[in-house]
Amino acid sequence: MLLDPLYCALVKDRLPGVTVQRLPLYLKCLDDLPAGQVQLSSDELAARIGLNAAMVRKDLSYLGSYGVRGVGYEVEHLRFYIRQALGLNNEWPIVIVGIGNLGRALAKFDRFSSEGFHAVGLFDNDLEKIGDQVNGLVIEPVEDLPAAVADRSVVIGVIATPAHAAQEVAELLAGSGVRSILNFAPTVIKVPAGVKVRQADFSTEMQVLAFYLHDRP
Amino acid sequence: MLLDPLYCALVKDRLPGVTVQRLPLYLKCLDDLPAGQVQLSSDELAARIGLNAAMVRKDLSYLGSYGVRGVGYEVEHLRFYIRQALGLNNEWPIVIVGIGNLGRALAKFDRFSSEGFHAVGLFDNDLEKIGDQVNGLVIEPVEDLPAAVADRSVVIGVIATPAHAAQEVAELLAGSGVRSILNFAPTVIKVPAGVKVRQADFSTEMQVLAFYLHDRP
DNA sequence: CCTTGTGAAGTGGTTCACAGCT
DNA sequence: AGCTGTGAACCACTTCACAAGG
Repeated sequence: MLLDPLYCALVKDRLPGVTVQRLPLYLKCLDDLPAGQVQLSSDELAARIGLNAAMVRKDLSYLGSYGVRGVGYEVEHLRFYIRQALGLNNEWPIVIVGIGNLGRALAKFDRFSSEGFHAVGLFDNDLEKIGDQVNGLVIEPVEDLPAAVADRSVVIGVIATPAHAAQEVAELLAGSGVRSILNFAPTVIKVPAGVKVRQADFSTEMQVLAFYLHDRP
Repeated sequence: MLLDPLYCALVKDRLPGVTVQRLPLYLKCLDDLPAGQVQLSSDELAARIGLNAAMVRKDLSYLGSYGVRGVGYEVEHLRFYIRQALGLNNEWPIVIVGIGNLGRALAKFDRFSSEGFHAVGLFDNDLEKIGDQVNGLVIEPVEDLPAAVADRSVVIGVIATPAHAAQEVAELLAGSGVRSILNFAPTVIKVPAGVKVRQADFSTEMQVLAFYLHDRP
């Protein structure tokens, strides 16, 4: 398997943002394939996601030319190269802040480990919760977050607090050296340049769906 | 306030998809404004979200010309027109399928009502859970879902089940007449044309973040 | 013959720059 | 003087259409 770091860097710098967002979907499709299916075509993959086959081919071609003309793509190869491009063959320590129902669901989500993500800290400011265990991790007070981020080399922080606490937590995370934040709180957070945020809240998604519902034939 | 339906339809048909995705963010920013702030400029709004001011103006101009040159936008007007465009001034009955930690968090999420979304059904296939109450709603068996969708005029279905159940639930929802699905399960679901799906799962988002983490200067 | 990989054309989104109002 | 609204230029993404290759 091709792993030359210089080559990898080149590939990564040329990946359009939209392609990066679709790679996880391709990966999920590969996971859902019937056991024993060894190859698939761009047509097949496109149909599963509801995309144009040319787009799938273009996306995959950014990773290199790993298909076989007249045949298709070899499933295991493709999985490897997509994981490679996304960085899922690495190990990413993460923390989750706010251990309500949502935080608990995230902490227990076990698909995680196979994708390189590994929760190494759960934080909350509710004294009732601190000390409780979830999925083998003890809930710690938010005050200990900065030290934990540094000690445990955390690079991704997940915010699962109520909206009013999100900005403060974001600053705490960014200030502690976290470079990526996944924000589940229904509020827009502001972070220093260099920190990547993704908004993942329920209400944003529902509102987008609502738009496509009303007054349509 | 301008409510002519013909006019509204025209506005809606001309809204680019990306603009629709940003409107909820603008709305959240308005909510976070200090109480008493009565107007704001495109610059101010852009800075909060991390966008170019010209883009904010163009987005808002699709809704009509509601700004005042030399001054800015009136906060309450803007809120009204954005809500109007998204359809949040209507009432949208929704169901949630899969009442684990995540489903429970969604069911309890109370920002909902103010945005026109109203959970009218919670479903699960676990006999242990059926009959339990969450936020005033009784958890019902999935078998009763189609009848409930019809009876209660449900238009949005939220899938919060494990991945292996998602496709089946999606088909059940679509078959019952639901036109929009928000899928939290980490799998790609296939639905008939005319049904809108948004993927909202944790692992997709984390994988995108991972991409931007590795090997960057 | 079938399916990939890819220039070229087409579409859609963003940014610029400035005219138009207040 | 200041900020919106918007054509025009620019850039990014998607789709087409076909050459290349097993």
